[in-house]
Amino acid sequence: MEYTVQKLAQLAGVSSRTLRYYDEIGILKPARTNSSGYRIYGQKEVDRLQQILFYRELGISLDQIKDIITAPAFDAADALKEHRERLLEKRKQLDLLITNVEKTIASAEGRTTMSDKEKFEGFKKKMIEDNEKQYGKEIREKYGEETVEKSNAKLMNMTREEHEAVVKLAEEINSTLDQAMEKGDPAGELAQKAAGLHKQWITYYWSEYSKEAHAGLAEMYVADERFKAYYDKVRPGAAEFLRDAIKIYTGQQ
Amino acid sequence: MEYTVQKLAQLAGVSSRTLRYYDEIGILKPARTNSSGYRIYGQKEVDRLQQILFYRELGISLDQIKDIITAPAFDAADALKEHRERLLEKRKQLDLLITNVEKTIASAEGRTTMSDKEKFEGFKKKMIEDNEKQYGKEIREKYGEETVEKSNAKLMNMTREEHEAVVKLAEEINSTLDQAMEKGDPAGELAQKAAGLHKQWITYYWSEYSKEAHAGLAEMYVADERFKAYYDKVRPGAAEFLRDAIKIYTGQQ
DNA sequence: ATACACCTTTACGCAGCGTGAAGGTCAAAT
DNA sequence: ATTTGACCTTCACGCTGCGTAAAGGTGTAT
Repeated sequence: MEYTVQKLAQLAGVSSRTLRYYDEIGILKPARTNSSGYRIYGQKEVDRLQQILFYRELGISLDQIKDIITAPAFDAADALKEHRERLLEKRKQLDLLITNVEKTIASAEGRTTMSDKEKFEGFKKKMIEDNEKQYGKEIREKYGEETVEKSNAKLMNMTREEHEAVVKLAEEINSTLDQAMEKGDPAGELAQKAAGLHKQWITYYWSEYSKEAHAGLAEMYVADERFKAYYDKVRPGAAEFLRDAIKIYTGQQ
Repeated sequence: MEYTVQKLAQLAGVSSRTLRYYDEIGILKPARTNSSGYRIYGQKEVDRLQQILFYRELGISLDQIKDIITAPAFDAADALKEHRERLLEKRKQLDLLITNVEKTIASAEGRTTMSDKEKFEGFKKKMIEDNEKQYGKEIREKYGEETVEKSNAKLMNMTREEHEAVVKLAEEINSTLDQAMEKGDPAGELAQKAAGLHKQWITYYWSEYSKEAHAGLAEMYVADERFKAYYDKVRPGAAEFLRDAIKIYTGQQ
């Protein structure tokens, strides 16, 4: 069976340009040319083309393919192994790329839709650091290594949606707390609602909730300047009020 | 701070040719040129280059980068997401490539070190097909769809080492069977050993073993021409002998 | 004879620079 | 004042694996 360029091209599913190129670079020469210069391919060339296309499928360069199909089988196997190594490295790099692109997307989204996301990122880190510095030892001793690590991990892994929920919750706590102080009773309905919201809030950070830990945190709110200042912005004495409400809520008086 | 091409190139860790190219394609033009045509870059250009290099790290084309660094931030995020999709597709293709290269290596090695590997491949497929044709319905009815599918899947996924073990085991079964028939007693020690080996052999194909299924298979060995012929090659009447031994072994008389 | 499909060679284009070539400029050393 | 050597400039080709014309010759059916 003899084929002209286009016939062979159709048979093999490549373009005639490709066959001419393969002729040009010497990887697949026609069996002969007819009187008017037409390229004529025979069975041997068909087989060779099949081989070439097979290796091309594997992503091997035409130059390499030339070596492979002219070399004995064990050389071909070696070449393939080397090629595999290159592919594996490529995949490793690709994975790294994907990770980085994803990171970039995450940070870009943060920057565009809410520019305080970055602040939040920094804030989260700072919060953990501060937390570590001030209560690290104390907390770790009290609740164990694991709890602390989990809490930190959870904070860092919070999604944007979660963060938004947390921010909203914090606002709700403050306004409820404000209203509750109007009434003046830490055991009152509003104060207990505030304590309940606060419980919800800390479960965003803690992997496990316990009344003891909750009450302990409330104590810290009063004992620590930083936290006290935060709640006292709501209204002077808010930190103490919240502590009392939580103590009642948790029954840890 | 002002830089000439080479200074900036060193600072950024690229070649001066690269900077000239970036000027040429308009992605990074120098702040000005001095009286003799030297390119002079300023702080703004340094920053821009940093951005360009950052996105280049992510494998984005210079053309795309141009769009990204001139477009507002949300466009950048979209571009990045699209880029991520492309990368993920690339990885999928790469995985496919790697799989195929590995298959090719395996078969190339097979061809050079053991040419019956190919036969085995064909054999496995044929075995499943035959099995399906002859006992498909029957077996599926008896043991349920799942068992059959699992068996086929297991057979196709067998490694070469496993295959070798199976072949050895089959040989051992045959020779033990031969010796057992010498003695003549299906309940004898050697016959029971053969039955035990046969159990081992089928566990290579079956995901779960049951005495009932084992005894059922033994019945088939006698009932079916093909299997009967296989065992009768050991010695005439071997299929029946094995069936009896297995029936005793499984207590399913 | 004409149309139309097919063939040929030549050559630019693509991405992102590397690598010369040919020639001008700057600062320091002679 | 001149020479050296390190810079700078603008072309322009090369790399991969073809796609895509352009310009012109063939084969064959009508």
